[in-house]
Amino acid sequence: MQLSEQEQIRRDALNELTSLGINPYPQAEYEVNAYADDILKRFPDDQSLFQEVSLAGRIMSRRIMGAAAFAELKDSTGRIQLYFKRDDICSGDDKTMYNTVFKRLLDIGDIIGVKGYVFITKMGEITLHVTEFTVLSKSLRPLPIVKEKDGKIYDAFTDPDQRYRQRYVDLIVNDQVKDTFVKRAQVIRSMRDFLNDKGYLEVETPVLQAIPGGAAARPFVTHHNALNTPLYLRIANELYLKRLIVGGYEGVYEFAKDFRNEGMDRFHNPEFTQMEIYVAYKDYFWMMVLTEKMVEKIALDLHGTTKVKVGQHLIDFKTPFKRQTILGAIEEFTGFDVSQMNEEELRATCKKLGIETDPSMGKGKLIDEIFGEKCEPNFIQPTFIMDYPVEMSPLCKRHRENPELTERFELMVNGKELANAYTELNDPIDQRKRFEEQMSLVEKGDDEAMFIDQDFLRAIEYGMPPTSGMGIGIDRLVMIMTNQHSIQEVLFFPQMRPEAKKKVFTAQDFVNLGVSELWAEHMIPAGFAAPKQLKESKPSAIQQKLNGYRKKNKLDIPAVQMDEIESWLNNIE
RNA sequence: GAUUCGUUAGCUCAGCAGGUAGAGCAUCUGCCUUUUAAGCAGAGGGUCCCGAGUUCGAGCCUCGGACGAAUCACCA
Repeated sequence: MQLSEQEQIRRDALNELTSLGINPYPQAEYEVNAYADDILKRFPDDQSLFQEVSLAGRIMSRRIMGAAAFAELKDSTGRIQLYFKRDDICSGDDKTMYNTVFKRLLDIGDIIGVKGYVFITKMGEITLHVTEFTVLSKSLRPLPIVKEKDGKIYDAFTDPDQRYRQRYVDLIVNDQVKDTFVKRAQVIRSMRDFLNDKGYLEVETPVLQAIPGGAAARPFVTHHNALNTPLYLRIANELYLKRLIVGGYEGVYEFAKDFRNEGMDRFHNPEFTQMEIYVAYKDYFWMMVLTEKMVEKIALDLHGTTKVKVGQHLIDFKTPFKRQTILGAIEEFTGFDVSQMNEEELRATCKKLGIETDPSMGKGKLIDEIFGEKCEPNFIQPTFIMDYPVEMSPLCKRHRENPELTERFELMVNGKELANAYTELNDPIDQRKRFEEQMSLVEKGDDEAMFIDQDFLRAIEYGMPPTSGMGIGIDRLVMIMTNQHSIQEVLFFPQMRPEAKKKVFTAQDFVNLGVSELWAEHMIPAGFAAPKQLKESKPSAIQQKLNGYRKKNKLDIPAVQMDEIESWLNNIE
């Protein structure tokens, strides 16, 4: 491995620590009795506090002024300034701990434990006066240096690729990032509390499924060796949760990781989290109330208010949310009444609206396209869109007043779908027919139409109580609640293309050409990055360059001879 | 998948009419006992994404490729 100069210096420091008898990676627990944010919060009111503290964290910056120094320590709660004074760190004659260990062998990024007392500097900053420090973990890689003054950030570490691939660095260096994920956990906790309070059962259902059902999406395929059969990563858990309602639970829910083998962008990651809930004896009107109450509570728990700033908008989650039918929305935003149209007329309407269609699209899909294109972005404030055409909703019960429609709603927020719910279809005969219609869509070429899950049909043939079900996208909810622009910002480790391995030549490539082990490691630093470059130079020039390098760096190895170089060149194709 | 832009030091970025690569921070050496994007003086650090071509000469031009970003298209 080739190390940069700074990495090499840190490794040298590591060795020097060891030779001073300091273990750079000690085993023992380091007892902590205070945290940065707590000190900053409480010290101003009572300066008798924190006079014997012990904290641990990472050094984020250092300002050394001879026999005294300031540094910034970041622990799990925040940052606090440290003050080091040579004669306090080293009370006796031996000043090694300060002069050598602190000043020279420690670096930004190292993790240390410190003991001391809190005071306020002339500049008015709450600071820990360190009387003793312990190396807890030496950092071998330099961190990006981000500086900040008066809220202005300099040299920010913002490259999304690096931030997502090395989320640990992102978390170390960008303080706000941690907070997003704390909020994510709060959203989930708040939702779980809400559902548990109502007595619903949190369950777990298979991620590996023989038949990927419950949604219109392309699945990931895998293979089970012992069964010698394909298995799919779940695209939804709906059909399993309904089986549990058949089994007699009143209400079941699951926070589920689902996997969809489709495009990736700022709203889509191949794996994402959904909470799905099914409750017996309820309908979609009841579910709307549950949904809005739940979302309202989450906003309140997180922000203490129902108003949440998202991008340019201030979104108010105060219940009740607005309700509108999908056909009404289409009429409002396009002027077309599509409720009586057949497939041909819909296709023509799409054309008039400038919406692309393809022959695999049925009636439902066409309506969905119009809605998605012309209406969806308009719903910034939470709005329930309801009563979708039957073709779009193969698992949903027909509307009690209009059999062309279903009792389905989606919750739209900030111009995007956030939740989706039905009065669930529990008529097994109708359900079988709808699945068969889906199969005909498959034959038309819609590769997202659903497979027929025979066992699911068998289950509901035993009788499923009238049930309402709802799924809500957790990632999207977190995006809204934390005002993040992309799903990658609310996932610790969003899916990335595998990191490209750079084709890099190493000393070994030169050894393979017959270069001696002693010389091989110097070939690249001496200016021959690839064997090819040798070939492009005259042997005499190579000799001059290498021996010049040897002299400059005072290498204790034999000078290169002409005949050696000739033989290397003969070995290069 | 399409279009546009990008890839240069550990990090953030300059670079030009094609002539041996620059800045700030970081690093190293020295000075500095309450500083704060600390300061001052000095030094080191680069396979200019990869490959081919044009050229006496390519970070820069041409072609191909990889990776990324933004926008658009599709799915939650």
